[in-house]
Amino acid sequence: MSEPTLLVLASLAEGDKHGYAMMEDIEAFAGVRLGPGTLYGAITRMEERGWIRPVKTDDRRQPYTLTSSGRSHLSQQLAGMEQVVKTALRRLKA
Amino acid sequence: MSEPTLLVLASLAEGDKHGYAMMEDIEAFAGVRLGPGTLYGAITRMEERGWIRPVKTDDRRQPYTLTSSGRSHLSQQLAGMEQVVKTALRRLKA
DNA sequence: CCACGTTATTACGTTATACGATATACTACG
DNA sequence: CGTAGTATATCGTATAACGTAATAACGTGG
Repeated sequence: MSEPTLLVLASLAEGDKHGYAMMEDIEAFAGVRLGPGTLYGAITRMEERGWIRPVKTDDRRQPYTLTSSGRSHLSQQLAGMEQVVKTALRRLKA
Repeated sequence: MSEPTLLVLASLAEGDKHGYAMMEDIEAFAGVRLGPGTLYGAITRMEERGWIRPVKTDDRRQPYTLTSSGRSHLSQQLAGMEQVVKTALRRLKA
């Protein structure tokens, strides 16, 4: 998985959001502003993979929701990352 | 930054290593086996960016060492990732 | 009604990544 | 010795992800 993907999953873990709202949320919690191409490209791919799903709406804004597959994928990725981060931090300090 | 890059930096944080040794170390601590193309490609790019530097040797194996720039880059990346991981875990549990 | 922020789409160029094929030296073991 | 297997690295290429930017429509506050 890549960074934009992870960030989108993490954003949706808080609740359903449309693209633009993700952009802002991600900027707030990760300090990274994804460009539209990066963001919507990631959204499309993630939808194809079944990690997120569009929510029906009348609005022109299209919110997305995490699927259970997306949720479990996220938690797996996080576990791996945590492992790597911990190892690396330990090594850096030593 | 991307995953292979991060993994290589983390591996070298433990001490100088040549490519093949990184492969094994990374597999051990991260559970990921990088193919040779992926690994040596990443090494080349990181060298160009000044994050790692080849160490002189007579051996046919070429060890690399972290530069101070690579070290600080790694620690920055880790800080960011830790932040994201924490946020995401909190959100997943909620 | 104008300007600006919101929201989304699309296209395109660049680069990383993954994967595989290949090459060469070394080691161990018969 | 010879050969099989492991260690070590290089190269080539296809795919896909990423970043940037152009465009457009809508809503709202001034």
